[in-house]
Amino acid sequence: MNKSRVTVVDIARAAGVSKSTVSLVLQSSPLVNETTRAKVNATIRELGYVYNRGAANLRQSASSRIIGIIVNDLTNSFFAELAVGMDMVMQSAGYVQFLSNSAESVDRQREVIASMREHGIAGLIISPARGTEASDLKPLAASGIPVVAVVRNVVGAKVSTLFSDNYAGAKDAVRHLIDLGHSRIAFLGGIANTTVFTERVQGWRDALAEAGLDAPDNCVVGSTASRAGGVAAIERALSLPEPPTAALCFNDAAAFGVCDGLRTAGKEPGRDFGVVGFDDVIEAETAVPALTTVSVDPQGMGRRAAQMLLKQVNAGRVEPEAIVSSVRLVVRQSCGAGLKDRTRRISA
Amino acid sequence: MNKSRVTVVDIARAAGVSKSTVSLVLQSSPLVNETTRAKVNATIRELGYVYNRGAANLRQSASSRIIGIIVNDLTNSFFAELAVGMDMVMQSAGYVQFLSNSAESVDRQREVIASMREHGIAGLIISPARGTEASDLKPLAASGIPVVAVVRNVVGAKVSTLFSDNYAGAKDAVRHLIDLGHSRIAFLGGIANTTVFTERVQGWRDALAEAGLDAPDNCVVGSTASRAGGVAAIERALSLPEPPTAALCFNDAAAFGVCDGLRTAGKEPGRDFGVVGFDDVIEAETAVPALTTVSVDPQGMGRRAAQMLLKQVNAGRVEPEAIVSSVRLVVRQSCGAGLKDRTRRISA
DNA sequence: TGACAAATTTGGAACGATCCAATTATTTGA
DNA sequence: TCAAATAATTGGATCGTTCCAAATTTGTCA
Repeated sequence: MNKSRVTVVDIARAAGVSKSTVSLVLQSSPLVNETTRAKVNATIRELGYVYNRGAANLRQSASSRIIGIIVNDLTNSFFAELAVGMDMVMQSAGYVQFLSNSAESVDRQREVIASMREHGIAGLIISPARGTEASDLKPLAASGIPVVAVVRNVVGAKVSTLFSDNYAGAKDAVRHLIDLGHSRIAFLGGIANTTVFTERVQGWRDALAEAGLDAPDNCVVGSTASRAGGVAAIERALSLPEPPTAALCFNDAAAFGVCDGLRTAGKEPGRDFGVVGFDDVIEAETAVPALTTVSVDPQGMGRRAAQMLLKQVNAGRVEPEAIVSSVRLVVRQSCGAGLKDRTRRISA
Repeated sequence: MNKSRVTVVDIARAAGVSKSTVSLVLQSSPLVNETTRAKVNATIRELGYVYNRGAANLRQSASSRIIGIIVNDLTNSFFAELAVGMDMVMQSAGYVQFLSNSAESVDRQREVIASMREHGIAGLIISPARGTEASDLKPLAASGIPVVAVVRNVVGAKVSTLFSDNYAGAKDAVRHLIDLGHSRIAFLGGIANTTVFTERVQGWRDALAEAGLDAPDNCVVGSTASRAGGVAAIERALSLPEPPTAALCFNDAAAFGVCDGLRTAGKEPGRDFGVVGFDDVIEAETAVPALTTVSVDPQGMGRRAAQMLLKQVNAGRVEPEAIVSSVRLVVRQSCGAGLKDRTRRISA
């Protein structure tokens, strides 16, 4: 119906006050008389006025109440949960987010960053695509826009970071498998040459070393960090001359794949082979067998990242801080623990 | 460093032209001389100018190149995929999207819509939270902002829609189970009283009726549309006096839960019980057993919805159109088909 | 009642880009 | 060489809000 939008001036005219007064009402300033406020508010409702934030943000002082979120793979439930956590915080803080999926493409990521910048984001949270360079984030930092990198590292970038404690988590998980009596423990799935992978493998290696056990290189089987990758990895692992009896998997998706692969090979995960995942995605709890995994609480991490960014946006100054989010092992069934009632056949 | 942003005027001064010329260069107008264009572009790069879309959108003619996407549950991979499909199209069309998760809360959804409106979205794609009313979308339509509702219906809302053919998909799936020799087929999972649920149950019912089979009410076991819901539903179904031998599940998540529940009950999905899902999420293919499911291609649907919206945004006029996206049954292993040729060594 | 303080209200100039109408520079043709 | 046509450039008003300084109204107290 109305092609031309209703503005403060329209409200002012209709309510018989000046546009300045309307503006004051909009920001619920204590300066305006209650009677006037009521009258203006009534008119606003009556005319169906919609506040135009774009116009308001034009004045240079204002910061925009829009933040950007870029995630490398939204189809992965870990990152979806992460995004949902951020969304929650942003929403209750009265912010809206541009949320985009880079799909691991640095080019798309660059485009999205540029676009978000043109739209005036007040800050950015990014789970960087593989291959992201410091120069991709440089211009943001240079113009004083706070950036928080989550999950993955960007070498050389002077931005705030929030990572999970991959090393400690992996170490705990492997220690637990050792306590259960395993001595040949593999590391399955995940793409080598990523920081996260390296950190987790290092935890795996150190836990084995501290227990005086071997950590042969052929027991680290990389692949994609997905269900399909897990299937491929366990296949390779089972064909080794001395196959492992348990594995720490790169993430939960891979762990589910490992379980699938075990079943295809006639082995029951938990009973015949200990499987531990990483991340604790929602399905880990309800899967059969329930997945023992290192809980990273992606939603919580998302919330924390969002809070971190908002703090910086509000403070105005950008002082990069680095937070390592602690993780904890959640023991369920896939590792074989608590199987005392069932026949245990782990000791070969 | 630079606290004050670089504007067209700064560029103009530095390049020795007028701001109007700079503006023309920005829109790559053919009016400007090549030499001038090169000079201006150089200055733009040199000063690190960032285009301010907010300012440009102020002129009443312009439409904003921002669109809103609201999804009811981003942690569900179906909707995550849907969002990713939309993201792809929007990105290549040069749009950015506000992407928010309503988490099935109409209140949050209302807030988000209001906020997006204030930020000047050119259009909205929404997968509505349960309980969304036409009045929630009314103001958008009234101000000429095109809206596309996907997946779920909003009764009485005069907006464009894109749904999958739930009825035909369910019917095909049940027919397939009947062809495999099943006669007691349940419908498991999903929340009753939703359009999607009703349509799928109707397909189930009609397929049974056409085959002259019974469709008893106690064979429809509602629950949440999640993995946990599937577990609960199959438990209930198996405790019926005459338990079913196969089931069409509300969606893939529920189907996975049903598989889990079957295993806990000592039955192997596919071999001992036919399971068919709905949606065809990514994991359906790699799960063990691979899930037979009605393929909805969420990413494709997302892309289609985005194209639909963009068409309307560009056209300027809003003429609601309704599209029903066809689906197809993807036969894999969980239904028990093709078990004759393949010697299954699952039997322990 | 008048002087002064406090409470409200209000023009008008920003903010950064666009776009129209008008101006200036360059070609073209006879 | 000059008018007419074409190409290129430009000032200024405008979009919808905020914010300052100034103006107006209301209230208080001697």
